[in-house]
Amino acid sequence: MAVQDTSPRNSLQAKKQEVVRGEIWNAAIDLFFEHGFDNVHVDQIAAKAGVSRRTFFRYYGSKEDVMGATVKRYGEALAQAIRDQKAELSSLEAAKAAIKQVLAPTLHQTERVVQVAERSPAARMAQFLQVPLLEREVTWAFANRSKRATKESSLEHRILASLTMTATGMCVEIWVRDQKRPMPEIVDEVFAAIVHLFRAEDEKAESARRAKR
Amino acid sequence: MAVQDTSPRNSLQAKKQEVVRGEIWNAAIDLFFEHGFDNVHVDQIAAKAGVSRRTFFRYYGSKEDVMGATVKRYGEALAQAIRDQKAELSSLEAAKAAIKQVLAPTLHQTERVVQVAERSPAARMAQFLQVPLLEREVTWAFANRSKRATKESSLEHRILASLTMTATGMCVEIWVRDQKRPMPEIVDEVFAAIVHLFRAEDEKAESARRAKR
DNA sequence: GTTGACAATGGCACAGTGTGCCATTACGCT
DNA sequence: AGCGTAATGGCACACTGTGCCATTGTCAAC
Repeated sequence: MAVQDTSPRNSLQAKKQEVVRGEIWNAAIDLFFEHGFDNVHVDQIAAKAGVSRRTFFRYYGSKEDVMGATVKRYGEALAQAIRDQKAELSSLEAAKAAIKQVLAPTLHQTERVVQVAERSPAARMAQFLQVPLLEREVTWAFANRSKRATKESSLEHRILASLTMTATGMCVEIWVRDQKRPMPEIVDEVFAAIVHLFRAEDEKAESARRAKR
Repeated sequence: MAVQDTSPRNSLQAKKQEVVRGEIWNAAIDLFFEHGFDNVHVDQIAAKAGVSRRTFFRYYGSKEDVMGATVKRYGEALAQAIRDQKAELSSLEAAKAAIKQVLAPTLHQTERVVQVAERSPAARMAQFLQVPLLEREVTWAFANRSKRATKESSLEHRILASLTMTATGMCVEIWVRDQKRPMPEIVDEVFAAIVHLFRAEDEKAESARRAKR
């Protein structure tokens, strides 16, 4: 008979684990959304998810971790999207395109999470805590792309990753502020600001170089 | 008689508070340095500082806060330094100059703190937690400068602030990695990468514009 | 110098967190 | 059916962060 799974005995159990993880996540977000992030305790989440307090801690290190999970997933999707962009695009253009592809669906699927973060500084911090991890992944994605295109230094990949994360944050913020606007428009606005900044600084450097000559 | 202080009765008490705050800070950093951030408990810090546990929490919200205080001070100094740069400099040049002025002294004065952060992820996170606050201050500093010079959007100020923070982080990292190199050299290298990235992206955008025409 | 506010401190007490440990259960496999 | 491993639940415990109140210290006016 054909053995279709990756690991012989683990895949089933792994799937079940993911189910439990999802169950806990749903319970947590529901409670956060209803009572506010700060007013929810781990015990309540565990109870709602139908597991013991102890088991909760086997899946998430804390309720902060549950918030972070969303950001983590976004980061992974974003890194993949960056890798998938056409090689002709510059790194920044790739970042812009990737954000356009990934951010809107993510925000739509996790609208409750966004609202939770909006209302609680602690929740925002929990999300923010994921950024360094996420930045590493994105840095790596840029490095992969760059292997087969323009040659950029490792420093530049990190700067690009940081810019990408900042841009994401700004897009989310604008999206939350004026709800109606379509995401692609917001992304364009943010990246227009980046490019404008680039141009201005570059011209300044150019004229300085001319003056020195 | 001349009254030299700001507030009539508060200034003395305020100074005493700062003394206690400093005492606690020193005790904490000493312990972190000796036993590692993760192995130090609030009780030990309080004992070493000669105050009660309860009083510790009146000055710092947690031991993480103690780590964050260093970053907070750096951020304030940096924001001020940015404001103080000559108006002729572009925002990015101002950032570069400000980092050159502020970072080296700060790192030198807080070398033990840097080593603590180096050895403990939790300690690094505690520092990282301050970044959003700090970024706001730097954003504001750029906005102040820009009032009397080039006109940049609020979005651009935030991007600049983010770049400045990232640059700082990268400089510290490089400084820790190869100890010998002088800080100005490191700063130059990091900002060279930024400018190089700007040029590359700008040229790309330029050629795209030409192609469309 | 005494007294009277008022801020700072210390010492509980308590709810909540995160983890090690072990008994129990559930499940996959032969 | 039965064996073995992994997941779970239920303590127990050390630590955190905060409200509360009694005590101490400090400054100012009398």
